[in-house]
Amino acid sequence: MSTQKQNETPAAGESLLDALVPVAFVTMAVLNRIGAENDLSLTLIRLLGILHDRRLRMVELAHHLGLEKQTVSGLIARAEKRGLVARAPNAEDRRAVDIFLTSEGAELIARLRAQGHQALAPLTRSLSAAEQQRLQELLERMLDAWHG
Amino acid sequence: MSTQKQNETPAAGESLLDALVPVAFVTMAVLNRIGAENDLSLTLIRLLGILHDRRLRMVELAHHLGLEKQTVSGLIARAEKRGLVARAPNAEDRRAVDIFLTSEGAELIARLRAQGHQALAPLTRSLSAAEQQRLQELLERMLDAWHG
DNA sequence: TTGACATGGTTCGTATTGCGTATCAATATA
DNA sequence: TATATTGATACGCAATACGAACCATGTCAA
Repeated sequence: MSTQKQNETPAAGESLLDALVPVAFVTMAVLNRIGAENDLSLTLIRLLGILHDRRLRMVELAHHLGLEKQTVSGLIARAEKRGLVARAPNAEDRRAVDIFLTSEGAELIARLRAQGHQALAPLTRSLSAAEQQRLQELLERMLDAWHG
Repeated sequence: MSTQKQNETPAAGESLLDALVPVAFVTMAVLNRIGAENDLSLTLIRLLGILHDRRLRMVELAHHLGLEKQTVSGLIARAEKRGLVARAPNAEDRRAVDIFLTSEGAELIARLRAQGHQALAPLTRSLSAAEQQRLQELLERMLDAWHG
């Protein structure tokens, strides 16, 4: 028997959780492995992914990552030292600093995406094309609800 | 052994990735927040979750977590100091040590599950009961394929 | 039986990560 | 103009994860 619960949604929500959380852990493990192969932390991968099509300031970046600004500051310092990202003074606020990918960083994230696709193929390949699409749609709906 | 976009659904797999990875990150962020509220690291949460219905030895635990045994050793040491898990000599191998949840640890993980259910409700609630079930089924299929 | 090797766990030293606190420069507000 | 507030950084600390080194126990072959 499962742990006794409140009254809300009895078993349904809970068992979805029991599928969602392990899948999330597996996904993170895969990303982590890819990161290790490229000498990148999970957070740095995520950071590069966020900057993929954006140019953000420190606090914005921190907000996206759910981290404190000092943490991001150090993260950027290390990434900058490795030539993956670059800083530029913000045009509107002279206190602020814009962060963006260098061409090297952009190439790296592209390689990572290819590797990620490869590495997660065993997961996705177990579903038919139609099922993959259905799954993608459901996940995107959840994401939209989360952010909206 | 296929390159990133050969014959098998080129864009589809990639866009599934674009949904799966963000959902994984959101899920981890939620778990991380719940962990922070209870002064638990993500890894420790996972560890407790794994021990939820099992009694494992160090190396087994390390294998489940995808970590080295020394890492788990320290992790267990800290968890033990907090009274969440306990050690016992293994009956079959005198070198080995069994790790299991204390009643306090079991209560904690139950609380965490309730909190997780609450916290992820905004995600899951965006789907109907039928859709949730469909999603769960698809995720479980992927997980089975991964482990099997 | 006795070596030699393998396995399970722990300890130690090190690097990275993320946070709280404190600080400085630039902006906003009174 | 005086006083916050905001954006970013520097510093110190605790937790995490690893490799290397180390014991104790188990296994296997000669």
